[in-house]
Amino acid sequence: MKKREVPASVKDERLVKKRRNQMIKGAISLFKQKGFHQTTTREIARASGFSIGTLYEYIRKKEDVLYLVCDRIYDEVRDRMEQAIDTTKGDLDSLKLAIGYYFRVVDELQDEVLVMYQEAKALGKESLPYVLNKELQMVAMFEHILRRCVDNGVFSLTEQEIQLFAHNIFVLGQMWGFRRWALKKMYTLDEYIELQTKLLLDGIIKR
Amino acid sequence: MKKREVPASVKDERLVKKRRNQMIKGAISLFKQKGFHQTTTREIARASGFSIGTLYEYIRKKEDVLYLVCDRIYDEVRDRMEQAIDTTKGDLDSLKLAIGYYFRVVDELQDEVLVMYQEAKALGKESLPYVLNKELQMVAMFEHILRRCVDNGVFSLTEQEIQLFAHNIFVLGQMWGFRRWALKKMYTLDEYIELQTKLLLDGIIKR
DNA sequence: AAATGTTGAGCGAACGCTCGTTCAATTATG
DNA sequence: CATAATTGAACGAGCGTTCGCTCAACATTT
Repeated sequence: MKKREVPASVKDERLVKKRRNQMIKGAISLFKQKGFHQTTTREIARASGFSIGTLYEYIRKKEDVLYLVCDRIYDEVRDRMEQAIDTTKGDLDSLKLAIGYYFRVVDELQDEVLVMYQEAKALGKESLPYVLNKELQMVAMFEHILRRCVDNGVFSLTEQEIQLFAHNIFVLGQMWGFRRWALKKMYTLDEYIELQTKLLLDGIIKR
Repeated sequence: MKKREVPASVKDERLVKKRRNQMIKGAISLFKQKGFHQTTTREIARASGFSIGTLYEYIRKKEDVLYLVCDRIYDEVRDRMEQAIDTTKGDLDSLKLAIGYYFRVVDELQDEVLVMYQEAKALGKESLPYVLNKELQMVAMFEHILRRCVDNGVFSLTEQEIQLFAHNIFVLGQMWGFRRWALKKMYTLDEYIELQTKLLLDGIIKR
C-alpha cells in the first residue's frame, strides 16, 4: 500500500516533518481530552505552537490531522512490539512474553489507543482501509508466533483457530485500554496480564 | 439508580412514548449511517416524521437523543438475553447456550451495538455512568452463570477469574460486532460461535 | 346548536454562534 | 530582494436551539 501523501507541495522536507510532528503531538493530547469532533482546528494549531494559517499550510482538511495521528499511533505501537518481541522462536515463553509485552504497550499508550478506537471511524472512505490494514499487520504478528508454536508442536490449532486466537489476543489487549473504567477497579496491570495469559493459554497447551 | 427523565412536562403520556419511539427509531437508523456527530437535529426530526420544532418539544438537547438511543439499545439486548438464558442452572450447556445466544444477539443487533460503542463517549458526564452501569449488568449475567458453574464443580475459578472471564465473553461478543470488517471474511456466525466457545472453555473445563 | 373561548401539539423561519477554510499582508531567511 | 514561511482577520456554510404562530379539538357560554 502506497504511503498516502497529505499535501506537502514544494516545502522544505525537514520543516514539513517537524511541523507535522508538532501537529501530531498537539493533536493527540487534545483528542485524548475531547475527542476529534470536539477539537477545533484553532485549538490544534495553538497546541502545535503555530497559527491556524500555518496549520493549513501542512494539511488540506481537518480530517488529515486525524489520519496523521492514527498513522503515527499504529507505527508507535508496532515499532515497540517489533523491537521487543521475537516472532520466530515459536516456544511457549515467547508467546507469553509477546502477550505480556503487548498488554504493557497498550497500557503505556492507553490514551492513544483509545483515541484511535474512538475516532478511526471518522476517517474518510479513503484513509480508513489504510489504517485498518495496519491493524491487521499487528494481528498478523501474533498469528506468526502462533503458527511457529504449532509448527514446533507446542500446541495444535487449525489455521482458522490461529487467526481467531490472534484476534482475541489483540482485542483483549485493547480491552485493557477501552474498558479501564471497569477493569482498573479489579486488577493491576500485572494481575491482568497474568490472568489473561492463563485464561487464554490453559485451553490450548498440550498436556 | 433512578430512571433519568429527560424533559416530559405535562404532556400526554401515551403521546410522549409514541414520539420518543419514533425518535429512537429514526435516530438509530441515522446514527448507523453517519454517526451521532454528523447527524443534524433536522435530520432526526425528518426521520422521526415530524418537524424540528416538535423534536424539541420532546428533548432538551441533541445529546438527549443519544441518551435515549443508548438506553433503548441496552434494554433491547438485555431483554433478549433474559428472555432466552437460564442463569440459575449452572451446568456447562447453559453456559455454552448463553454464550452462543449472546453472540447471536450481538449479530442481530450489530448496527445498534456498533452505534453505542462508537457514540457512547459523546454522552455527558451525567448520562455516561448510567449507560456504563447497564453494561456491567450484562457482564454480571455471565458472572452469575459462571459462579453457579463453579458452585456445581463444573470447573473452578477464583472470583477474580470469574469476573475477568465474564468480561472476556462480553467483549469477544462485541468483537463480532465491531470487527466485522475482518471477521466476516473468515467465519460465519456459527463458526465464530463454535470456535470462540471452544477457545474460551477448553482451558477451564475439568478433565 | 350555534357562537365563542381555551388548549396545546405541531411547525419552521430566524437567530446567534461556531467552525473549517482562505488569502492578502507581513515577517523571516538566505 | 526574492523566495519561503507565517499570520490572523474575514468569510460563509451549517449547526443547535428558540419562539411566535397556526389550527384542530374540545370546553364553555349563550
